[in-house]
Amino acid sequence: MRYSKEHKLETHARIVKKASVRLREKGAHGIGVADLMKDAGLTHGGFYAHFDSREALVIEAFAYAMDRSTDRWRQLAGQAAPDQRLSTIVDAYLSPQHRDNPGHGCAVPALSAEIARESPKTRKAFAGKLDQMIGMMAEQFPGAPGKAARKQAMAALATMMGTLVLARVAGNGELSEDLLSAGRDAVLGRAAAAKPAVRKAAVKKVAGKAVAGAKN
Amino acid sequence: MRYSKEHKLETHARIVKKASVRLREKGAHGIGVADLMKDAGLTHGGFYAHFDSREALVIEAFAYAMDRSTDRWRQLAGQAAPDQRLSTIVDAYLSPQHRDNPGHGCAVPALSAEIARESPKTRKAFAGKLDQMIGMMAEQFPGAPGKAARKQAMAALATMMGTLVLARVAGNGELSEDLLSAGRDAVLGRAAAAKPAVRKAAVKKVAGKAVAGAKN
DNA sequence: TGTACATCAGTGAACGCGCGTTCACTGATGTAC
DNA sequence: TGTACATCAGTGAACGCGCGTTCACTGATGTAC
Repeated sequence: MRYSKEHKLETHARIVKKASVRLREKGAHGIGVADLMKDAGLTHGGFYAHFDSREALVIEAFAYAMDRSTDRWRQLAGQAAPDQRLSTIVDAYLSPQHRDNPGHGCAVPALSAEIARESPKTRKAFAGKLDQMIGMMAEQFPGAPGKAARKQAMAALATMMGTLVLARVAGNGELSEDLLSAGRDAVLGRAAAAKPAVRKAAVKKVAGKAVAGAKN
Repeated sequence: MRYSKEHKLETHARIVKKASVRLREKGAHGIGVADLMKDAGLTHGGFYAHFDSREALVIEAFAYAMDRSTDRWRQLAGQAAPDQRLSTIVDAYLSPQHRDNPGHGCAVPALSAEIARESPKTRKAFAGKLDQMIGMMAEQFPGAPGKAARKQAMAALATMMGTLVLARVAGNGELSEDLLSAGRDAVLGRAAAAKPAVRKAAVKKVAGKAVAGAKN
């Protein structure tokens, strides 16, 4: 079967998209080439017509997931009032929905510890996307963009992704909920026990829209 | 060869100790049974006289690493003046030495993302140790110990481990240093540009003592 | 326009390899007599 | 005390399995004439 010119590009994109979900769910080494191809409705033999190696797909899938996440949060923030932008992102990020859907969530908590052990080539690709995500977060802080805003963004992202990883380890009990809540309070600069009732309502509304419904 | 009663326990402990280093370096799936046994000066055939399965060793090695880390930081804090305890821990944790020595460092940034995908049994073992580490961190915050201190400790730990993971991805360039610095400032509640010269000196002194010289 | 050929995305069997696990065996030393 | 036996931590070959990768092949469709 010979296909139109766009066909191969579409297939390639479909493999990357499906793989980005499964790799976030199972880890960078947690799923094989045959299963990834099956996810895209193909057999494993055709894999090397699209990618030089398994690692090349991991890099593409990771970059795809990072771009989609960065875009999504930038868009989410753009829809909110200026003084609500940061909290909108943080509440969606540190929601039970995001915790329980790693496959459609941020690639940073899912994959960065593994990426840190990969080849320099893979690490550099990741670091570039991470840099972009830091830039997006820096835009959400009030005041002039600059080194100070970038540093605030770095710390916020570290707290958010770290909290999500720990919350995933803890499962879905009280410890996990406390971790999410502590992370939200820390990033948004609130005292630990501030306005608990109001917070919960806001989290539910934003998180459902931002994470559970999204498909990366 | 038949050995004394303590001999098997000593061998078992040696395997766990060596494995805890290698697993933090290479990831929970990054090194095989044969290499782990070789590290302990043995051949792979004897492995199952000590452990029911590879997963059982991973759990033991993880628990060992967590206990050692918690002990070490509690001790490090105990040697500092009360108002310096938190910063002593944070500066050691977010140092280039700790970033560049995952094998002898904290197990949380090295392994928790992978543990989050393991069996409930493994996850619960990890969560229990994480809870202890949170308790240790909570002791370092001024004021009465309680839910508020625990939440502060959770956020601090999330920021610290998240920052370390991102700094490891970034390598050892400017982005990596900025991440570490941003993490320190965030956990210690400093403005982004506070007293840079004094900070750097303090970091070097504490970090060398705390991390580079330690052998877990 | 009709026909023969070329293309190439995708198929599925096969490869070599490393892994976790099993097992028959070894041999130094504790123990029973 | 001396000797024969029992023990069992550790050895190393072997197992089955799944993985990443390769390769000869297929067959629908674009293209040249």
